[in-house]
Amino acid sequence: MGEDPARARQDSHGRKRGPAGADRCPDRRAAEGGSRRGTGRQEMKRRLRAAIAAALQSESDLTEADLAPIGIEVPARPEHGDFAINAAMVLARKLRRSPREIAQGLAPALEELPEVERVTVAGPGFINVSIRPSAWRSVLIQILEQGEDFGRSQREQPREVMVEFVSANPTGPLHFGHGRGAVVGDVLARLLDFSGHRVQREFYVNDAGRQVRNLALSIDCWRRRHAGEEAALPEDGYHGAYVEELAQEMPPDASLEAIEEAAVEAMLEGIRRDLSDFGIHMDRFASERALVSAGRIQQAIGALQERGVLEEREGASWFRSDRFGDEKARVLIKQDGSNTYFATDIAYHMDKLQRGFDMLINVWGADHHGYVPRMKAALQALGQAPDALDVVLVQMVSLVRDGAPVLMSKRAGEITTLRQVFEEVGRDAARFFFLVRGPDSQMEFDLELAKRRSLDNPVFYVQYGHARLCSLLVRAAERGVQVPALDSASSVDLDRLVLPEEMRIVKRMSELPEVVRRAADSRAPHQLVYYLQELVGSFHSYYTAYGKVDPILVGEEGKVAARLVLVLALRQVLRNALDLLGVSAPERMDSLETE
RNA sequence: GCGCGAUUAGCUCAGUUGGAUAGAGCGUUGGCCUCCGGAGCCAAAGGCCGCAGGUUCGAAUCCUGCAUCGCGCGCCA
Repeated sequence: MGEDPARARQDSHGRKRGPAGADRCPDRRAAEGGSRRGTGRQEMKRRLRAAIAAALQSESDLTEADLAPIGIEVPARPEHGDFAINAAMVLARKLRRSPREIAQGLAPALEELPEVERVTVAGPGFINVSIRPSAWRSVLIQILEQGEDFGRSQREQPREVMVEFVSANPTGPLHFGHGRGAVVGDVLARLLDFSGHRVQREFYVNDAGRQVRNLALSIDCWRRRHAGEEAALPEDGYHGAYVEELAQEMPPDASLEAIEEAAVEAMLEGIRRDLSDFGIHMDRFASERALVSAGRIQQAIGALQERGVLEEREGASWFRSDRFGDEKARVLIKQDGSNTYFATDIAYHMDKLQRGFDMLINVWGADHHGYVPRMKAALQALGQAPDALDVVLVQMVSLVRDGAPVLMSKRAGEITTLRQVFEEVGRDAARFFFLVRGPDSQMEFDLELAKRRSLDNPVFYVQYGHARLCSLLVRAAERGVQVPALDSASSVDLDRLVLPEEMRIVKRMSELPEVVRRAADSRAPHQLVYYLQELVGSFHSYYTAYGKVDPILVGEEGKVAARLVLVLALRQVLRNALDLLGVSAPERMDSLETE
């Protein structure tokens, strides 16, 4: 505890962040001057916004705040161009002029930009801007140059983010239901990192409470039975076969405390292995017991005491969380002098703050949503802004096989483990499945569906797209077609890419940085999944449409070279996006043929 | 009873933070293999965005009420 989160930083992929990544500053790139090279979508938007701002401010005294609500978006319809700007509508009231009039006035300023091809005013006052194809094509070079860093962005104000997730009781293996929170937390962490924050992932281990004591008692019970004694399992004891197995490993003279410790250690080891095999790496396992023995609970209670938000009543100590938006006050110290769970939770969150994190994200099961207000209240009482803590609630997942519910009885120890699920359907499919819905929508996980090779299970569709691209490159090599290398790609004449389908793919690819950012900011990993499906779809469509008439690898040399640059760039984008999801990007799909 | 979440095509769900004529997959119907992998593609049909008000240039999106479903409301962990 107490280490500086800024130290020993690694990105989500376990790579040390090298100077190459740090060097990539979009602003500096832009500052290099009028070069078309490296103008990505974000840079285009920045320039459009700047042009609008300059034009407006030259003729009226508008403030930054007036300009803030101006949005630059992708129009729903392609005939509306590449960007739609709502500035005229937003400012109509303020300027006391009609939107269309304002829009007409702004158009010339935008037309002056070299990358702008056409500006039209349409509808209620939208300014529609089309960008020259050559500017779009240069995105391809940018993608190849940035490689695995394409899509990464910098933040003006990066934050020290702690993503706490899974945090399952160390009293048994991970249940399949933990899988959703695990993957959502993991991908969220990757997205936050990739979009410019500094991120640590943590698993909070409840190793001090009654649950682990119960586990120890259950083990003790089995130990006695093995020794021939009559012994009854505790009321709410643990039933799984692993309990009996653990009992056999315990030395006969082990104390209850020793059993507890050994059991927790064994359980955690299993959990670590499950997570690791599911592609999830934690930076730290935070022990509740360590917090307790370090006196952190008292410290937290003391801190609240100092702030005057505690109250003694009925022999207990209450935190007046109701003063900070919670429904009612909550007990921290019970009549019998012991702490409630809430007290240790406060201590843990305070510890996170003390370690320098300024953005706390917790991924919780939706059944814990009732705890959100009190936890936020505690942080506010400690002087934090209300949004210092963000709880992402993941809804329940029900396990289904061919549409029929898979029955489980926790009592009888019949739980389906996370491991069973990902071993049956595969890690890629399991992860993708958990990610394909928004966290707050309930979902069914159909085991048969997840294994099926159909579009119900879009991971295959996406991976196939990647494999297809790889296959194209292999085919090109076989035919002796020159595949452009990184340094020669910039000398390829990209103006040979003229098909609308090609431009569509290029524009989609350019969106990755924004998609990543938005998915991170709105805590919605599924947005990246949808993006991927659309991007891959646009490629499959292109591939099929021209496969007969004008195949990618066939034809005049310059055209083929330009298309291969497109192929290389798309492969890179797919890889980066899949990597963010923790899903593999296979070069061939032959595993399916062996089934 | 109170709180949180949900309600969008037959089904499962998106909807770029308030934008233009509402989107995808599955399913249904009808097409496309002389082709770099058809594990693919194209097209059609399918909508009172739960209901009723309100806010404004503009609402599936924001506010209020109602309905239905799910989940929470212990000095449990």
